[in-house]
Amino acid sequence: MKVSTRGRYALRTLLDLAEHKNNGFISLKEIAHRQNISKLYLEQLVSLLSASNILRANRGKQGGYMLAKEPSQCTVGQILRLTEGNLMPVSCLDDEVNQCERAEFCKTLSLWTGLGKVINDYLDNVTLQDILDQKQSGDNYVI
Amino acid sequence: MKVSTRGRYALRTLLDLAEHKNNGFISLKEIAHRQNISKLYLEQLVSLLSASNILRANRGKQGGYMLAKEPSQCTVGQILRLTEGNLMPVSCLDDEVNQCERAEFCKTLSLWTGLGKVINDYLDNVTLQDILDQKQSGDNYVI
DNA sequence: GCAAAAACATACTTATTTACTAGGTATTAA
DNA sequence: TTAATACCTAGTAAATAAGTATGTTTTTGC
Repeated sequence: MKVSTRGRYALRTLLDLAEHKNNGFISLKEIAHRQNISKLYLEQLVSLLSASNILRANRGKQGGYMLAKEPSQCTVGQILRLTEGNLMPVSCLDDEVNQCERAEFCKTLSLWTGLGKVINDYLDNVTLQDILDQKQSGDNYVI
Repeated sequence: MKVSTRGRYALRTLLDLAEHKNNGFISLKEIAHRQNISKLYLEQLVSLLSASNILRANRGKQGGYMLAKEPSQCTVGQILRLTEGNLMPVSCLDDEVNQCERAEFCKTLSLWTGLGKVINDYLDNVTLQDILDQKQSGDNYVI
């Protein structure tokens, strides 16, 4: 039940971009240095994020990345689902492929469904801006 | 962010004991057969649970296990913490040993703290009895 | 008292995942 | 045209997950 470095580093990377959103394109080299993360590893994580429209990239010299949306429009839930995959606590709830044959009579399934809901609800209600501000946000809270 | 078989199997085992709590000591052989789980593997999981006072064991012929408390007094949070370890989503929050040097200025730490609280709160408010009944329980719910 | 059945214990194993590293190609600005 | 960047694919070492294997100890029924 741990978030891997994929999710944690991706979040810190996007948070870094949010903090420097007025500085144009930011290179991974700069982020890697600032966040003390391997640049080569970061490249892979960023490619997971590029699947969605959360990032804008510019190749070539002076290139880099910037957020494609306002930090207040980027939720942690969205970021973690891209890097960690489905945030459901058991794979039975990921998709139909992973459904086990016990599903129809499994007494624990509703527990896991409820836990997944609680996790997704919390993470979908925290944005990058909330984290930068460390302020309240709807029903949920940071700090 | 998945619960491993340790936590899932342990929960199903204790649920099985709760369902048969009037049948005296239940052997792992019986549970393993009913739940379709390796008995040898179950033995290891049960030894994790025996650390706490959630189980009563009897060795020897006709031996087995029974719950040491009422199903309504066994929370899923307690069970999962014994088998999955700390339910905090990042190891920085497990204990002092795992604190990283970024802790004092890390902007994401409060997010993870909040997520950990939401997870623990949910799981500490569902008991084995709730799952057997598939009913509401305080603020949280099953189904 | 002895055999069977159970818990309890320790070591081993196999597959998967994690967290990278290595080495390259394509693109763009100065 | 060169340097700096994004982008791509494959490899790798360590850790973890999910079990097996092989015992020892304890208890009950005959």
